[in-house]
Amino acid sequence: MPREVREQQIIDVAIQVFAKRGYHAASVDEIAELAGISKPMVYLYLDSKEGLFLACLRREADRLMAAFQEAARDGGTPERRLHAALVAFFGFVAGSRDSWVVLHRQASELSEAIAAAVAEARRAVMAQVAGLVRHGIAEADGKVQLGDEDADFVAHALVGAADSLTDWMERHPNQSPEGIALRLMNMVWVGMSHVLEGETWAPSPVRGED
Amino acid sequence: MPREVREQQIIDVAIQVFAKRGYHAASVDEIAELAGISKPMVYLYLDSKEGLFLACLRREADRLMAAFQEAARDGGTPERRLHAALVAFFGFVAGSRDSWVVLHRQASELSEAIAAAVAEARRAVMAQVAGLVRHGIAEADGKVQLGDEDADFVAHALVGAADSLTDWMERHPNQSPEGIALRLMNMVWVGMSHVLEGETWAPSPVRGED
DNA sequence: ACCTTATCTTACTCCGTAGTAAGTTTACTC
DNA sequence: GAGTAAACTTACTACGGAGTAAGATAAGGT
Repeated sequence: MPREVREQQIIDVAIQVFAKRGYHAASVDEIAELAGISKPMVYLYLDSKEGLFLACLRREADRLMAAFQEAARDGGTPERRLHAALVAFFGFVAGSRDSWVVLHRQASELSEAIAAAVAEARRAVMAQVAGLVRHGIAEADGKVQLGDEDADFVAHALVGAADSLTDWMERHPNQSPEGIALRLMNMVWVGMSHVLEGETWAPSPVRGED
Repeated sequence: MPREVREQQIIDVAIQVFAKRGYHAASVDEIAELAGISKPMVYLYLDSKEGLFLACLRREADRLMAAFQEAARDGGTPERRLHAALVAFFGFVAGSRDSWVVLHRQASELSEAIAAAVAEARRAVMAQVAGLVRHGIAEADGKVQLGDEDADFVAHALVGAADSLTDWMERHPNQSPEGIALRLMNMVWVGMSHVLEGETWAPSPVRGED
């Protein structure tokens, strides 16, 4: 069995085990056994438990980012591309649940290097989304220019919402990624255009309009 | 030193250490030492490492929920109460960063009981928010009734957005909780009222596709 | 046939740390 | 001032699991 193939097999199994147990509770012994292999092979190919986890992380983060960026690159307005990117994201989560769990929120538990890798991946997504938001706004409303801070705020809110909606998705398996992305766009995008036109909400009781 | 006081001291220290290192990497030895006490005391009062963590979790989850619910209980329209609840939430995170880290991203790593406690707390918040959303919509627009599924969707998006915005907050320490809550309300609420009036967003067709 | 390199295994070592046994001091009661 | 209960300590044990040493097998290459 050639090394390349074995490595991918090991990573496949490791993703399942890490997703099921979490990084610390997962044991290399179990991963090796499920991969039909002995432990020293894992160490020969992936160096250490941390190296193994990083390999999982990198492979799946690349896959997600590739799907995301390919969707965002496809033609149309920035908002259309943002929508396509959301569809790609929800599609990825629906199709690779274990990968998403691994990528999801393990940063605080892990070593410096791993936490840095996770944070970097999230930062990249954030920048991508912030860019789409800024350009989308600029195109939709030529006059208003969104500051970097505002675009970043919106990006954080959007990414966080998408993230949390993966839970909702789990309880509504019949909902398509497209439908979820569409709902989210409706929640956010329609409002933003109106806010940019000056229609703001304030806690002081403003009644009678709407 | 009476037991009640010691317990709270231990929990205080434990929150810091759990926040800094994560559940597994945190050692009871370190917590005991920082609390100026020996390890068996921790076991005498809190039973086990898991018991210690659960005590931290419960104390801080109660504090957060209390602040949240008190804000949401105060008078005004549902949307006003939702806004107040968001302010309370961001205020809590700003004021008790370590507590938030502990409550925040540790669910996947932990034992059954702990994961269940975290999930339950999140579920409670979600239900609370979903209720506010549903009633807020009903009040703002008497005709449209939001289904439970939709209210839940919005609640997930809102809670996830708020969650993620705590990161943004960390990089913008001069921003007040009130300001952040206001921005988020503007992002979501204004749009929702328009969407309910039928102004939906849809991906504009691109020729040759779809 | 012999050497080398890649794949793979059994059978360990070693360490961190959760959890405990047994004992000590302080303080309060009767 | 003996009895006792709470607050507290030192000094262990136990064990899971990361990582490794040493060697087996198989497949070319010369």
